[in-house]
Amino acid sequence: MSRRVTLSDVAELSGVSAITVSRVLNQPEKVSEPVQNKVNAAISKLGYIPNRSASALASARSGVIGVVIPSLSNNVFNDVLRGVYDVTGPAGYQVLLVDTHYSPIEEERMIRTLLGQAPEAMIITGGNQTEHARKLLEKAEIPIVQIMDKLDEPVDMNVGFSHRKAAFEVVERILAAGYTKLGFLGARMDPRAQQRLQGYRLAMEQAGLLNDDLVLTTPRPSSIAMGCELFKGLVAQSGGLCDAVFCVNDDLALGTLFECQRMNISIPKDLAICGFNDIEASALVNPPLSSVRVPRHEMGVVATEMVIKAIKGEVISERVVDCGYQIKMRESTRAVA
Amino acid sequence: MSRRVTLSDVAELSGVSAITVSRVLNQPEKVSEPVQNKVNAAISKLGYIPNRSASALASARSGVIGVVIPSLSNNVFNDVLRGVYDVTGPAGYQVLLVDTHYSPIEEERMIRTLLGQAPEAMIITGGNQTEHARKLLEKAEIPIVQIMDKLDEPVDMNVGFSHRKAAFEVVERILAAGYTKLGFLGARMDPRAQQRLQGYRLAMEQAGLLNDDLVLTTPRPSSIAMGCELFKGLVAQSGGLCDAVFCVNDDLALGTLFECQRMNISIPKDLAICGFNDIEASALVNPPLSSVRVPRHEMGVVATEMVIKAIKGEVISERVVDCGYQIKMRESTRAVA
DNA sequence: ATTTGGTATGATAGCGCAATCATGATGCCT
DNA sequence: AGGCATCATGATTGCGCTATCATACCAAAT
Repeated sequence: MSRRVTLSDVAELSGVSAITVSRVLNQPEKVSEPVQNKVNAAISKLGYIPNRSASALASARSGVIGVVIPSLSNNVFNDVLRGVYDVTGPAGYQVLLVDTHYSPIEEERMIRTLLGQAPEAMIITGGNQTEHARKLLEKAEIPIVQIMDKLDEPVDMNVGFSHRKAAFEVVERILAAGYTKLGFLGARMDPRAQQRLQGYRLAMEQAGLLNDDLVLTTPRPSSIAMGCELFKGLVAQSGGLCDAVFCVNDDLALGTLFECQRMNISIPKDLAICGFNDIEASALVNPPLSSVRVPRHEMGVVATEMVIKAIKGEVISERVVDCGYQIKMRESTRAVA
Repeated sequence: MSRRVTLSDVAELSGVSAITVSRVLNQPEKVSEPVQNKVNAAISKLGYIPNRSASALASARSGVIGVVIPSLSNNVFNDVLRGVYDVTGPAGYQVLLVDTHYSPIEEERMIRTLLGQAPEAMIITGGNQTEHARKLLEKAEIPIVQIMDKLDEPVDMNVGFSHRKAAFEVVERILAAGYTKLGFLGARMDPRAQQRLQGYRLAMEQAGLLNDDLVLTTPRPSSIAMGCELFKGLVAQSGGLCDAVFCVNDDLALGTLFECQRMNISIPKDLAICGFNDIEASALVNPPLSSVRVPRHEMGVVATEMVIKAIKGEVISERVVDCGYQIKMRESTRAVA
């Protein structure tokens, strides 16, 4: 059972002090070339791999960025995460990812766990933290970006967009296309889904078209199958009175589309469909689905760049970034003739 | 700038020694109840959060499990990852996730990075490691599971299934349904995709139907849009001669389906389509797509349970688990009349 | 009364590394 | 020639925690 290779093993083999080896690894410009070569040779000969725990303890820098997302199954967060990794990797940070299952209680526990790793920064989805979790975050005194939502009172920094405004605007566009009996389908109903529902309600109310029979939501997880189910539910609940459906996300919209195909409901002639998120499939199904494109990957990138800048002590001029969205009106909500 | 709260702060406030506080956290059964209460009160009063780096250093147990996947964008790995988290969370392990972008060179670097965190175990996708990476893994002397593939010579443990066999079998089924000009579409072409192609070739050859004009692959990333593109390419390349297409994954199959809908090619009358992975959409589109269901979540769960058992020193009776697959024949490959 | 054994708590040391300060060597200026 | 940066390297210390061994105490058994 061979003991782990340490810095001083390398130091001994290369005939220098331990701290010099440390410098070769962390600040090579401070070490002369011949010494560097000796040390590097010893490192590869011994297969030395630095122990990050010890490094973190000694330097008070863990090289870890904590990321809190509500769900691993939701592909939306995947894209964000990819953006995060695209920045952390080259910058030499590790990502510690936790999944809260959409529960603020669990989120608080996860944040506590993460803080135990002494992350140098955190990226957190949304602003729905428990009071205690928020205190923990504030006390941590590290850069924190809350992403996805546009928040009124971010803990620290914020990168997101207004889901309410986006939904409001897309509903206005659908109504402007001539539809009047626009239903709403929602699942999971996390804070962002709630805000989209609010946007829908606001726009419908403003147009004098709000009708609770046209709204159907469930707290259960969202999926394409759930879209099929909810659409059937909405048909039953509204007496088949809808001429359009706004779905809280594209999964539900796809489910609705596929179900309509089976029910011989022609899109958009008999029914218009609009989703949210603009996942890849939406533009490629037949007919292409209208949706709201949101810069998921970009949010991950921007948020990560912000925290890394902040870690380095640089001044962040824009601590709140509204990264906007794009409404994609496609065939599925073509204007009524 | 308040200094971080440490164990000894808690010890001082509660009037016990530091080691006792440590015990309250790690082995509470060894501490009397009144002392536990005192200590816990002090912990919450001070908002103490243990420093995992120090703990890892002192105990030589990091509580970290390293996970290596080739791509964050591929949802297949997402499901696996969810399985991993479902086990690690309750067991109190942290996951350190890295993304190799399908590159063995990058994988080697990532493995090195991971090992620096002194993970107690590792879960790695596939068996395509560089020679050096393999050495590193062996030298690490920690439990390692390679997942997704069924490997001939795993580094340590293995949970997966034979992609070649699965593809071979599903191609046989398609041929048995009466199709003779079965094309193959592939993208990304990682080792698993290659194996599926091999399975296809084997089955086609065995049936005397192999024809290179029916095979079209690209190293570029897979996506639904790529499915559309490849299908158009295959039509051009084969002179429209296919009566069926086997796609290396469901994204390509969906792309093919959607493109066929636009080209007024009727499925399965004019063309049969079969995918691989059985993602949610496959069963819900029209017509439902045949596919091969693979236990992604289960692989994550099983692999993680195995390494955790191994960490605890339990004996793993089955070090190689073939978790199989299920062929789902649906409307898209209905037998020709 | 003494031994034994178990339980609860503490003292000490050290995990592997980097911050800090110290030292010696070198070059360059006046 | 003397003084003073500048550079390369080293010695020491401590980060916050836990392993290890030691100690104090009490109950039961002799």
